[in-house]
Amino acid sequence: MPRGRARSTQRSDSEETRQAILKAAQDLFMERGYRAVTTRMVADASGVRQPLLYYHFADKEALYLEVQREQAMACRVALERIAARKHENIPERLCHVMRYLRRSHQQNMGMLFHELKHELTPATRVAMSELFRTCIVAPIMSIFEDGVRVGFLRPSDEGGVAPRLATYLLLNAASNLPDDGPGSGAASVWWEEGHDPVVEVVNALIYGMATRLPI
Amino acid sequence: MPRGRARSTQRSDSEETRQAILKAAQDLFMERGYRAVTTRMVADASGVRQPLLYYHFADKEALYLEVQREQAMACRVALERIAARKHENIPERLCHVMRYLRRSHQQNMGMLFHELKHELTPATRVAMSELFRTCIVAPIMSIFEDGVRVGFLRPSDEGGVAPRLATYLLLNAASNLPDDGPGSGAASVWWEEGHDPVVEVVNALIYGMATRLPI
DNA sequence: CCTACCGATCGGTAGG
DNA sequence: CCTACCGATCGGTAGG
Repeated sequence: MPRGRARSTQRSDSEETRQAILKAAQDLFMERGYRAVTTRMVADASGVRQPLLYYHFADKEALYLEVQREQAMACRVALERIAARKHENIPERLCHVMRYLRRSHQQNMGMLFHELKHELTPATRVAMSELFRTCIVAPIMSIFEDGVRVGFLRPSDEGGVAPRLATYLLLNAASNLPDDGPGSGAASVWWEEGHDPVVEVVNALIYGMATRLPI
Repeated sequence: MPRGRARSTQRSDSEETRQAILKAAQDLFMERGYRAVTTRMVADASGVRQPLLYYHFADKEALYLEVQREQAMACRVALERIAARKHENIPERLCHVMRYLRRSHQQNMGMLFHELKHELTPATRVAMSELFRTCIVAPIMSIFEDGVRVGFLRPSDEGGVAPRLATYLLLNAASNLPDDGPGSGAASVWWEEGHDPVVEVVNALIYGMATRLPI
């Protein structure tokens, strides 16, 4: 067998294993958080022995950062696509954003900020902050900026809400939504059966609660 | 020395130690989360040896629950007092709530929900959910209900926001506010120097972002 | 309220 | 990509 072919096959197997590890790590880290996930849990979930993780990644934190990076890149594509759908109005686009975040980026904002502050080294912190800004914050913020531009949202210097603050509110509100899917009519502390939390949250953020506008 | 006096002194010392442990545990658990705090960290911070924790509390989780219970009780007193200040309007009362939460209950909602879901046994989960509902959610919700009653907020059956959802949004928005106090002009991803995040968040939630009200 | 210590598990490495 | 294993640290206990 020619050397090139053997190498190629080997590289492909190795790459598949790497992807399996990343996929398992993503599910676990997003669901349980950095600290609660052990390297052995990742190994078991991806069908390899634990020391093999250290062949593909320098350490646990490097694996975590790579998971965040892959997820952020996918997030950026999806959110920028939603933001560009100018034929849909602002509430519709925001509902799409929230539904996407609920489906895929099931990470809790509070957990994310906590890990940035306490669990990660400065280098990882910087890298993740940058990913977060460009892949998640920026696309969502552009929707709010667009809303101001078309006159649907009040400008921040006329009693409106700064797009950055609006993004903060939306991301926090999206963080603890009940799980999606049929049969998950989880009537919890917050949510009534039969209501769509996504629509309710978006309407609340856009139209507020007061009977009249300020001034 | 009479037996009663000796006993009393001993009980007092023991009670002081117990309180010192609780105080240290509260600071640590609120700042770092249940999992990231070790029993040795609590012991060091309260000036006792680690095994002594197990004389005053059954285990780490019992200590955590007691911290939550004490904090929730104080929270209930403070929030009910704020809710009862009918001479102040709704936005003023909500600002007081957020400032109180930022000062004392510096716990992140996302972290709290995560711990309820993943780190605690069912019994502790039930107890904490009950505390959370009665001591934090209920008082805040009553302010929103009051706002509807006096005609300042739209009723939920007339395009308004249900008080429960409003409470959810406020608590999530309050969770990741920058630290308080002078000199902490932390210009972060979200907050500009010189702006008061509390006032901005409350105004955003009450008046929304749109140029006109729905329908 | 202490010293001494337990078994379990962690992230990571040696050596092949 | 594996087996074997390391030092550190965890929550908790024994025994006084």
